[in-house]
Order: sequence, then C-alpha cells, then structure tokens
Amino acid sequence: MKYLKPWWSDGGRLLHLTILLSLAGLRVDLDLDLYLLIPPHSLLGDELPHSRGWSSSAYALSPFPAGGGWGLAELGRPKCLWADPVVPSEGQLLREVRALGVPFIPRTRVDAWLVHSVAAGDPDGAHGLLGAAAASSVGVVGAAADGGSQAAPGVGGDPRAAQSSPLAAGEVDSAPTEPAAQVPDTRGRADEDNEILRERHEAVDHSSLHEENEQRISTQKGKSLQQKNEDGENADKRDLEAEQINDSRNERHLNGTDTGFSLEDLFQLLSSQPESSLEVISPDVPLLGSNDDMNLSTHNVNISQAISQDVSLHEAMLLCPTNNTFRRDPVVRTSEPQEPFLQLNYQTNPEQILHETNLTSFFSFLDNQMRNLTNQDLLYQDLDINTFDEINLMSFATEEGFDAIEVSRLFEDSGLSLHSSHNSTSVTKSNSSQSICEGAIGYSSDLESHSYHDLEGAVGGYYPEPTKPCHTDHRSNSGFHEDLTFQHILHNHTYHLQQSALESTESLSWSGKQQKIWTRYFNDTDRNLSRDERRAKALDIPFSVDDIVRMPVDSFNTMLSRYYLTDLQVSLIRDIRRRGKNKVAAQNCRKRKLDTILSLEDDVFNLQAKKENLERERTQYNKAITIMKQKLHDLYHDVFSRLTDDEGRPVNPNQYALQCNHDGSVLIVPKELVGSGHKKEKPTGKE
DNA sequence: GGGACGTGTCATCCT
DNA sequence: GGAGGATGACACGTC
Repeated sequence: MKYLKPWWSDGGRLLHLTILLSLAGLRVDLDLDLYLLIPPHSLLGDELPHSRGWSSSAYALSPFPAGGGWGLAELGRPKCLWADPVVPSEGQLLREVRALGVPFIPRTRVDAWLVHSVAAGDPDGAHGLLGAAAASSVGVVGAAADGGSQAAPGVGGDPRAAQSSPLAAGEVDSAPTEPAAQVPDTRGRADEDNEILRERHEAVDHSSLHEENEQRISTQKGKSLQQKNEDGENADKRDLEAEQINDSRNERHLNGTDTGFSLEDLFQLLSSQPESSLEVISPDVPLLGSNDDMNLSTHNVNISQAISQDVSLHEAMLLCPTNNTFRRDPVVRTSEPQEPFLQLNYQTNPEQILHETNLTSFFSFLDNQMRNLTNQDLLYQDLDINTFDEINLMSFATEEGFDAIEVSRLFEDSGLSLHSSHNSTSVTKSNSSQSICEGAIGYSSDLESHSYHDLEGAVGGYYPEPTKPCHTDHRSNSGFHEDLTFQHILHNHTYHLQQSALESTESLSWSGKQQKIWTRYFNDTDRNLSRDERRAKALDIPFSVDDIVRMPVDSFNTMLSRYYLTDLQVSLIRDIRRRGKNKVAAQNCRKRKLDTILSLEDDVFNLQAKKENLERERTQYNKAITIMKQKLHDLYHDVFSRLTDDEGRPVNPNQYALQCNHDGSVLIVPKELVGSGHKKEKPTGKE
C-alpha cells in the first residue's frame, strides 16, 4: 500500500503558471511523475507521513464504503477522500465517492485539480488539495455548468477539441453534465483515450502532418495577432491545427518519447487559441478569492475533462526555479507554500479576459493578474517577481506602444533573451509574438537568476529535485547536465565563464538606455538589491545575505547542515559568504590603506616641519658663527694694536699671529711659522 | 569624453 | 586542508 504525495507543495511556480494558464482558459495537465511514493508507518494510517505536508493531525486513512481500497480522508472533512492507487476499480470508487457527494481526485489529474482548487480560492488553503474540490469544479471549469454555449462542449476549455476530437468532445467532455452516478471511470476512459489516439496515430501520416503542422505553426504565429475574429474557414483550420497538435503530442506520448507538452505545443496552443477557448471562464463565476462553497452536485464537472493539454513536468519545471528549500521541521514546512496562493486576488474584470484573444492580450492579462499580487505573495511564491517583470515588460511593450524590439534587446543584453536563445530546438522566431511567447515560456525567474542559472551553477538548467538533500559536492553534480531535457533549454558553462559573463551581462544590462527603460517601466525594488541578494532571492535562499556573511563559521556550518538545501543553493550561499567576507576585507583593506596613506602624509608633514626647524636653527647658528668671527677679528686687531716689538714698533697683524698653547700661554709668532709650525711642531711663542 | 574616485570581485598569498 | 584575512589588479559605475 502506498501513499500518494502530491508534488505540488514544492511546485509553486509550476502551479502558479498552471493557474495563469487556467485563468486564461487553457487546460494544463501535468500528467507526469507528480507523486512521491511514501511508505506508510502503519496500515491504518494513524501515523501518516507528514514530513512533506501530510499531517497526521489533518489526514487519516479511511476505507471506502464499498471496500476494496483505502483512501486518505481529511480529518474534520471526512468526505474528502484521497484515492488509494490499489483500489481495483477507480470508476467504482468514483461512483462511490460521487454517491457520497465526495469530491474525487483523479490521480493523474492532481495538478489540474490543484489548479482549480487554488483558483477557486479555497479558504482552507492548507487543505486546498482536498478541500477545494467542489469549488474547483466551478472556479475555472464551471463555464460548462453555467450553460455557456461555447463552453458546454469542451468543459476543459477548448471547444475545438470538442468539435474535432472524439476524445474530448464525444467522450470525456460529456461527463460534466452527467449526474454523479453516471460519471465514467476516469482511468478506464484514459485507456480508451489512449487506444483511440493510438488508432488515430496509426491512421495518420504523422511525418507529413508534422511538416504541415510546423508550417501552420509559423503561419499561425505570424497571424496570431490579427486572428481575433476568424470566419468559419479559419476556425476550421484552427481546429485542424489543434487536432494536429494533439495528434503529434499524443503520438509522442504513445511512443514514449514525449515527456509532455513541448514549448512548441504550448506556443501553438496559445497562438491558436480561439476566443472561445478563453471564454470558458465565466464572468459570473469568481475565479479567485471566492469563498463560496460550491456544490459539486450542482457543478458536477469531471476534473479530467478540464484537461485538454498535457504539459511535461520537466519542461514546466524549467519555466521557473523551484522552491527547493525544505526545513526538516515538518511543522514549519507544512504551512508554508499554500498561503500566498490563497491571497491571489482576482480583480480583473473577467470580461476583459473574454475579449483577449491573442498572445499579446494573453500576456497582458497575465501581467494584470501578477500585478494584483502583493510583494509578500511574490516573495513567498516560487514564481519570482522578476518573472512578472519580464511579463510586465512585454505587456508594456504591447500595451503602451513600446518598441518590442527594444525591449527584447534589453533582455537580450541583460542576458535575458526573451526568446529561447539557448534553446536548441527547431523553433524558429517568425515574428515578435513568438519571441514573446517563448520568452514567457522559457524564461528564468529572475533577471539575475537567468544569467546565474544559465552561467553559474545551474549549468544545463539544473533545477534540483526538491527532495534531494545536498550534502555532496555542489559542483560535481553532472547528472543533470546530461539530461537532454535540460540541455534543451540551457547550456553548460564553466564557473569562471559564469562569473565573467555575469559581470558583463550585469554591466550591459543596466547601462544607459536600459537603465532608463527599467526605471520607466519597472518597480525598482529589485534593482536596489545587491546582486547576491537577487541571486539569493532567485534561488529562494532562506537566509539573509547579512546572516550568511556575518554568521560565525560554526553557526554557518550548522545552519547548512540543519537545512535541506540544494547543491546550487549551498554553492550560492558559500559564494555569497565568500564574496561578502572578501567585500568586507576589501573595505577594511582600503580603509587601512587609506589610514596608512593619511599616516604617511602626517609623517611627511611632521618631517617637513622638523626640517624647517632645523634649517631655521642652522641659519641662527650660522649667524652666531658670523658674529663670533667678527668679534674674534675685532679682538685680534685690538690685541695687535696694543702689541709692540722689541724696538717699540707696533706689530703688524698681517705678519704675525697669535697662537694659544695648551697651557694657556699666548705667543706671537710670524704667520709663516704658524702654518709650518702647525704642520711640523708647535711653535714656541712669547708673551 | 576623459579622469578621479568608490566599490565589488577575483586571484593569490599568507595566517 | 579549509576558512578567512590581506592585498594587488581589474572592471564598472558615478561624479
């Protein structure tokens, strides 16, 4: 016996994107490995695994009334049952659940379910997975129940499928209006669907169909902005194209080579969505924020029929970085991710949506939705604010007549190519609208993170698994690099290239004109953040940069060990710490250098002053010496004027000199003897 | 436009 | 051996 673990709690971004698509009337089925199989601690479920959000205080195992299987029941809301995969007949189970008025969650449609649950604004956010079932049936898919003529055939949203696809129109889509007891077996229907598709696959030459499809795609993309109101012929073409898309996708799906919904498919879907596909959102039904307790019986819609497109989980994951940070503390973990979505405030008039028919309008609509989010929403949800900025940019470009090429160049220069320049697929950019679409699809979540992911640790578009603890070498994980899916999106680069490229892209991205563009069109909040802060935000690092840098090394290591962090997160954290430390060191170094320079300048000043003093003293001494010499000269003449020789004649001072002996006696000697006497021996003088 | 200055970052050496 | 400090060098932004 196994428990099913929804992936959604870690896939907020994906969920959010799915919500957006759903808001626009697109049905996205994330029909891939959405679950982790968690072994139970006990058969009866008294100890449900709650490390991932399943709290034993909130859920318990409960046998289905008819026996044969177990479900996960939400405590306090016992009618919300979670299907056990070992139930032999899901259809039987479904009927039982329907009979009880219990919302049933088809296992393979959980994300769509989640989308509708969240979109319906289940006030019980933490239990939105199970609790919002009824509301979800109405919130987005409820157009059928409203009796809309367009939505009725294709509850999931695409009436083309209802018309052209026997799968969608004839079998699946008929269920929502059926009584609960007549709801068909979803799994069995899926098998039937696959069988039908396989037959169709065999009947159609898919190679030629693909070529034709691609041609139509390019053509369709070029005309997507003008095809608001097509005549019936064009509508038929779109129907055919949509069918071809479904065929091609189903072909890949059946061949096992398809991981889901490709970017091309999604783009084609977006560009070829007729008005009716967007009109499935009933203006009378609040999409978000509604607390109405929708009754499943009155809005009985099979969730599986809300699905008209499949999206590869991996591809979807590439759309945005995931929140991969898990605390080991389950209490903290369980209540984190849901709340922001419940704060999603739908304020846009649904009428606006109804008339949005092209990609430009679609993204404008998404933009409007995003603007309704609070910063707190954006902070906690995985879809980064910069993602919205990117959407905003394109919205501005289209709504305010801004040059889309200029905008595109801005992003390209900043390392944020709106088109999937790293994408190695054969998608060609036939016009700007495709660039917009690809940008919206293939973008990274952050201006910074794009280049960072692209150029730094996220080589190959590595978006680590949420459950993977990261205590291994964070630079040696190359498994993801070999994933074709990831190589499909991003390229590999070395770390040094990453840094340099990051520097260059940063410098390029905010120079001159681009800065003006940013300040004109964007909230400058993120711009005020440091690069590391933006990086940390992009990777949802649960610590502040200040903490990372200033924390003592022991606390730092303890922190890293206490949290489940991805390799990329650990790498970024260490880089942030290293750069932060080095930044402080550089500041200190410069401060010391400045202090040293100032100190040396003081020394120079002091030495100069001392030199001036010495020179002044020297001058004074020289003056004193001169005075002394003058006095000595005067004394000389005075003495000689009083001296006479033996004949009484005055002694000529030019011929004689006074010589002082060591004993104090003074002699008068001829000058010629003074010199030689000094040289040879001291002369004997007379007084 | 060019220079001075401040700042962040990296590489390298050293503790 | 790793963490971190110190520092030269470089790039870039700002004035």
